[in-house]
Amino acid sequence: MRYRNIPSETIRRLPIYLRALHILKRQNKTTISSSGLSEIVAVNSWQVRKDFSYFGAFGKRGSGYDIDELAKQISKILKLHTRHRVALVGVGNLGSAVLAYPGFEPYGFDIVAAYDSDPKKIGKKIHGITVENISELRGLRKDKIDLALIAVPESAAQQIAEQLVKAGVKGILNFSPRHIQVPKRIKVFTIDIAMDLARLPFYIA
Amino acid sequence: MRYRNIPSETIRRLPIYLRALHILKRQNKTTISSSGLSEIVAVNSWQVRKDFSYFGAFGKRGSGYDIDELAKQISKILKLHTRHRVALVGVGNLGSAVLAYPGFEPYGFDIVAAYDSDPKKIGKKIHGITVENISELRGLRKDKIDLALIAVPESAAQQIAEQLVKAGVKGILNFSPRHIQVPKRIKVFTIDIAMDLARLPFYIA
DNA sequence: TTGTGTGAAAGTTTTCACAGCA
DNA sequence: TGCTGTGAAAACTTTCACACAA
Repeated sequence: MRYRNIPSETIRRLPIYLRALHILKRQNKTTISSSGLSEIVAVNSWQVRKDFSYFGAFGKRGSGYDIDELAKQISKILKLHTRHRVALVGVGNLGSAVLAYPGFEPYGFDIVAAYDSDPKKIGKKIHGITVENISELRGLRKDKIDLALIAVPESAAQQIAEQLVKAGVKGILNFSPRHIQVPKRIKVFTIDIAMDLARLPFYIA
Repeated sequence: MRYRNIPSETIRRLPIYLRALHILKRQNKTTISSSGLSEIVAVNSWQVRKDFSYFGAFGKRGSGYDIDELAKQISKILKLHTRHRVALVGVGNLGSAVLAYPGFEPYGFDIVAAYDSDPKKIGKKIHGITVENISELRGLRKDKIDLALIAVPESAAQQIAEQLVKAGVKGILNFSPRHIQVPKRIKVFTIDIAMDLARLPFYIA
């Protein structure tokens, strides 16, 4: 198949495989089979193999996948083989938690700038980052930051997104509970934790 | 069609429609067409209509949907018409932010208990909730709590999940970066914010 | 008119089954 | 013998086009 018409669901699963590979590496394992991997991530083994097959043949018949090699390949596909500089906008409860979150590091993300509009926060150092005035957002461009996290109140999210686009940001992870509109070339994922909680009751007896 | 073979994607979208209806209500609107709704949520108008049609005919031809009525219907489908009592396990950076998050309220969720293992936190009041010792988890059953949020470190998540299941919890929203295994009757959604950030670079030029 | 509700077609994703390499 | 890689079938989801009700 090799690199055409890749299901978006496959792309969604790739980071999950990568996360599992990190865990296996920490356990000093060196190889893993598709069925071994399938147990960790709760995806069928044929689905695992199919997902990888869209990009090439990474495994060895009879023994499985080399963990380091597979992790390298997935990182490359996801463009995580180079580190990414990320900005955070909104240093409230959620924003601060995101700043402190250690889970971004293994994927090569560095939060290098944080912005807020609250004068009490501007200039303060939070989890190692000095909070800047939100009016300085345009400075992102010269800092070569192309990803941003939005953790501002719902009412400000759309406006902030537009400023981020103007400042050259190409991808946005939006934590505010609202769909934000941006030009098609910009990619946005929205995480609304209430949305996920809201569909739990449907599934419970 | 009426209530059989409902796409899980439809269920995923229902809370998004509900969120949009809340916004419209705050704007004092009383009716909305499928195309009006489609603009807010970024879903095609025929998809909106199709999604509702799985459950019945809620609209009026010529004028659209009554906002209050539609919100009531969706709430009922999602079983959000009664309020839900929710427990939080893990009151670290992320857990505290979740406790402070105002976005659960409109969907009828009340976080009524919080647990941690850190003796420095136990007994303290955080965002209005007194943190209890994690060894008291079994008390959930008599408190009629059937939903839980897990915001503990990765290494503790599986064990906490098992304790929650023993305590009678039926649905779990897991913020730890690991797939957790539970009996099939229990529903788990995992939100790993690093996973979503990790697929952004793939999509940007 | 305007905008819903819905079968049928098109498109996408998962599952299967097995050939074939180490 | 064990496990990968992959066409083809099955299942699922979206899109279309239009009948029909207010």
